[in-house]
Amino acid sequence: MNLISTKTKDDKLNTITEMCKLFQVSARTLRFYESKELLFPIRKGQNRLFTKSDRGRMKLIMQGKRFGFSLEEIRQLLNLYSFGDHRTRQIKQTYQLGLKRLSSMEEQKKELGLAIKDLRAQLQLCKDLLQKRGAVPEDL
Amino acid sequence: MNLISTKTKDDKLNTITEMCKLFQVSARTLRFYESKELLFPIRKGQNRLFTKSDRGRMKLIMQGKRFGFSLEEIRQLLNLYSFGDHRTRQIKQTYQLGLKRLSSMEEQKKELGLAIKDLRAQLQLCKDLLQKRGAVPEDL
DNA sequence: GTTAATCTTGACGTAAACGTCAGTTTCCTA
DNA sequence: TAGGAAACTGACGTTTACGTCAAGATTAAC
Repeated sequence: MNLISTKTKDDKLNTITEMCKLFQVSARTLRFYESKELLFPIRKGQNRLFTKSDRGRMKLIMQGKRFGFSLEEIRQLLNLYSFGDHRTRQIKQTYQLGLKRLSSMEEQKKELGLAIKDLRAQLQLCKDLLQKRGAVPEDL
Repeated sequence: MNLISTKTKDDKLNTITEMCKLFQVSARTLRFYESKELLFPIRKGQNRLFTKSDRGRMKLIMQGKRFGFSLEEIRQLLNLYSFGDHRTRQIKQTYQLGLKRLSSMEEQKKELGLAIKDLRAQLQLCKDLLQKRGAVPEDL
């Protein structure tokens, strides 16, 4: 991966259908996210063109959704990843929000670990029962 | 904690308002969960009484929600925690579902770890910027 | 014996996150 | 130049997960 190919990749502008394939979402979803100010595609005529920034944001959006955050919660955090152009006071707020989100995610990770442990134990009980009932190994 | 107190605690039946306080949810939510077959309170007259099983289920429900699962996804998994009374075939299915859910949760935990790492880095950048702009330590 | 608290069952309302459809534009190509 | 293909803008529909009354039943207390 050289500088040129990296640069072209960064400069790449995606049409809406390209974005759909890239992130496995519908065009409606992308337009919806734009209307909610999570994405800011530029316009060529009336058509949307998605930039590197939009791709980065989409990655974070999908991630946030996976972890159970609402689009509004995600939107607020997105500012954290493009804070250069904001006023200091706004950045401070975003920073504070980021700290809270961080500890929330760390807590969630801990709980997730415990839940995984519980689930494993429960699956073992279930497995034992199935074996007592004479299940064949292929079932497990 | 002796046997007697443990037994009384297990046998304890909760009214709906007690359950509300216990899990910080509304009565509507509990009735809704019952209608969706996530809870099975017994009846005294027309009133609901929630058993130990319901309390256990509620804990799992809250957990599942926290991790971004839908109520329907949660409902299917709940069978895993009270499989004694089902037919073997049903248990096998639930077991398989549990395995999938387990790997999904493990994947989520891994992603969460990465996302936390990213967020930390981003917060550090943000902090640096704020310091360059002359923020006082109390802000951070 | 009435009032107040707690519970019940409908039934309709709502916010979030899109899906779906209808009609229009714009650009490319055969 | 006629016709796709891909995009657009409304606008209404849908699912999930409850909230919010309204009206009646039951029980406890005064």
